Amino acid sequence: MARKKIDNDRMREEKKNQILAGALQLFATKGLFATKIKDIAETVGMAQGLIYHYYKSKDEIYVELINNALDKMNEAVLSLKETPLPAHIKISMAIEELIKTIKESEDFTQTCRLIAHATNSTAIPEEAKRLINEKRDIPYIELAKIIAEGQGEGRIVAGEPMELSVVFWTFINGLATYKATRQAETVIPDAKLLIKMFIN
Amino acid sequence: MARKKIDNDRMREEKKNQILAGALQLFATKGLFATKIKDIAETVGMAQGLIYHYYKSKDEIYVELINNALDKMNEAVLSLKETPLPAHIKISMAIEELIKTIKESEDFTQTCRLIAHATNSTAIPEEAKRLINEKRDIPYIELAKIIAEGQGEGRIVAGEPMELSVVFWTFINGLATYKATRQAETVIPDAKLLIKMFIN
DNA sequence: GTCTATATCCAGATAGAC
DNA sequence: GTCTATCTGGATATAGAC
Repeated sequence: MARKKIDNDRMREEKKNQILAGALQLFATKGLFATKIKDIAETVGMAQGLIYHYYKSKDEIYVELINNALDKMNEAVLSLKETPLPAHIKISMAIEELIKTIKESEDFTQTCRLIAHATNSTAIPEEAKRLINEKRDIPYIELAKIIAEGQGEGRIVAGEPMELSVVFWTFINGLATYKATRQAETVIPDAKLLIKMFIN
Repeated sequence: MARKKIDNDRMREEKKNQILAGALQLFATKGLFATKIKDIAETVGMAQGLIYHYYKSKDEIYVELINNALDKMNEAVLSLKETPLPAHIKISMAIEELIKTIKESEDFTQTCRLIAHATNSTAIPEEAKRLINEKRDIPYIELAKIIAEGQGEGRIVAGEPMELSVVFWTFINGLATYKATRQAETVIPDAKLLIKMFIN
């Protein structure tokens, strides 16, 4: 009896994850409004009405995805913060990692694209706006701290840490968008070009 | 009689421009699908049905705006190309100008935002897709030429010109998006931080 | 849990009076 | 040229059978 209930719960989670995966795909490429519940249902391979057995509304799916995406981004920065390495090494490692990930990971560019859609549009659910306002500055702030630390050690170029952090993240965002919206033949710049902008 | 016809044409153009201006505002902030014809009509201050006296459809308005926006971006680059200055000066001037414009011009950030929405979404009219594919690479290509020229003169840093061009434009796009989607308190980096990335 | 059918609403576009 | 009224289609969400 208890066994069965746990299995059911797991099945339900499984299904919900399938819905999320399909919805992420569509929201990332088409945006919230152009994506129809019918599209999501087709992608996942279930009847349109059945989606509502798992989620109350399209907005609810969207908000959950936005929340996951923001958390995913922030986890990366916060784990970088914890890594026991000199600040300037953290920065150059981060640049290399991010450029590599943009080049190779479909999933990462999709996540970036979802966030880009969301931050770029004022027509998103209030709850999504709240989450964005709450979470999107974390990478900027955390990186600025690392930059300041590296400057103290004389290994990172001079300049307002926050301005440098903005340069860093706007470039990464721009590059992820650039990559996400072109089929192939994309020129991804070498990490070294960026690194020398930050490291002395 | 002829006089009157010309006046009418001018009035019509005037009205169409009002519609375009209102629509740009809305498309840039909300995107194509979240913007309703009713919203545009309200913004411009006319009845919903009257829009169709000037444009056949919402898509037609959108496509015209996308076309204008792309042309505006490209004109800037092409005029930079014509300017009789050494390549490395062109680059540093362009960086200063663009950062200044992002900081100050509401209109420019709106244009960037419209293009960002359009390039980021696959759910746009076919004609808009065509225009984007046709026109969006021009800045990348033209700047790469200038960079190559400056490298020949030994005044611009080493590296694949196209990679450097991608660094340049993805950063500018990223910064414009960053600025457009925050109300105030935005930290806009100093142009010098960027310039030294390109100039020897 | 899954489907089909449907209530309801909303938005794009048109028609027609003034 | 401008408005109000309306046609029409499509999309969200619900109801109800299996």
